[in-house]
Amino acid sequence: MISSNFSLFLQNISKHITLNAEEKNLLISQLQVKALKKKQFLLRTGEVSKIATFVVRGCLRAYTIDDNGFEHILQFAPADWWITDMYSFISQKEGYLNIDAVEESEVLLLSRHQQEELFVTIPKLERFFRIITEKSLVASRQRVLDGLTLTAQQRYTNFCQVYPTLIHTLPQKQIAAYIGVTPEFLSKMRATR
Amino acid sequence: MISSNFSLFLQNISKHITLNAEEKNLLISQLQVKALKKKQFLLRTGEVSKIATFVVRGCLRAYTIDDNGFEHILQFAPADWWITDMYSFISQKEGYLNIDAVEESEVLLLSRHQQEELFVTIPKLERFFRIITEKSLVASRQRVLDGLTLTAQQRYTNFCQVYPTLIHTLPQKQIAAYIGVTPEFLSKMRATR
DNA sequence: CGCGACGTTGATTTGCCTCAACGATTGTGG
DNA sequence: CCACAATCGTTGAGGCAAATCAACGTCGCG
Repeated sequence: MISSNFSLFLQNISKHITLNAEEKNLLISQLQVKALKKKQFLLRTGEVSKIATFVVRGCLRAYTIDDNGFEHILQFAPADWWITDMYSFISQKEGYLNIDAVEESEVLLLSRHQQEELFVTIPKLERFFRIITEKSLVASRQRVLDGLTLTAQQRYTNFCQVYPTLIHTLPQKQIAAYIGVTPEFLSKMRATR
Repeated sequence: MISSNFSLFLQNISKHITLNAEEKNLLISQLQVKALKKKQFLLRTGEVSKIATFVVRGCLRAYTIDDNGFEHILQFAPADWWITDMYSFISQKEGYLNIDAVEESEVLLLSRHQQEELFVTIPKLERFFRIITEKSLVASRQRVLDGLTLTAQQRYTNFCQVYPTLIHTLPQKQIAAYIGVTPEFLSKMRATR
């Protein structure tokens, strides 16, 4: 049930750079298409992340599990988003994150090795990844500030605005693990309007 | 009292790319040298950040002030670090951060406009900034996870390990504003062992 | 159909904040 | 260089937001 449709991917790229037909074909030839069932893993704690992932359909998540067995979610990646364990991806060392599918999904995989080769053959791609990394950094830093300045209630409201589509798809437990509260407390916040 | 010494800067660049003499000269010619007194601002909330900053000597910080007048510190930048309001820098819109000098400092400034021109004339520089942005992203995401998983005590211990030099320089108040506790509570944590 | 994961609710606890008071340190203007 | 103010760090009493623990109904899935 793979769409083998790269249009969303090429659209994503074209937000920041322009490729000709030849470059598009070369780029796509380097990608691996993969279907993921719900809860299927792309990466586990302790493994080396050899790939960056673009989500075509469905939704993935990156998270850790603490000493008490609780999950803490670093990122959700719905369709049209990129996701990776950046630490492991750039260092090619063992990472700390788990990445799995929140629901049945379809993804495109690009290995670090292929990415670096593409930076040489199509330098514009290095620009593309520079730009989306800058944007990810802005988002991540905003989340640090949100953690310092906002109450749990405000972080929840914020989440609903940033991910309006995910609210109905995700189990509440996972929203709690993202905004940094217990599932019980999130339930109580929602109850009091 | 400006050293006009670019060696630390060139050393910083050479960690990730190699430039020839001509390229080094071109790059340096685009920089502006600036001395900052303690508490002197480089950027204030509501301004557009036209520049990225490399710290040659001293230490800078990026922070916001919340509705109750409390500071929340997003980043410290001692010598050999880069600092900027990335949101404002890449969008050229009004930013939310303040950036000022924690102590008397010397910095090098690179404007977004000049940076983008350099990406064309010296493509290797785009690689350099891609790489340091990737590393900043890793650090920022780790801090998000620390906020989700660690107690205040653990975040303080962590801070002492990551910034051993800063502990003795910074007022405790600012360490508190970075790790996300009140100054009073940090004082109490330190008292109990 | 039955089991396990999920969401809810309540009682209790706790980590951290708020407010206030006080010495110590720093900085500053005369 | 001193006097004074301002800021900083400390300590204590009390309060609150959020966690913990436990019990229970519901639902989706095998």
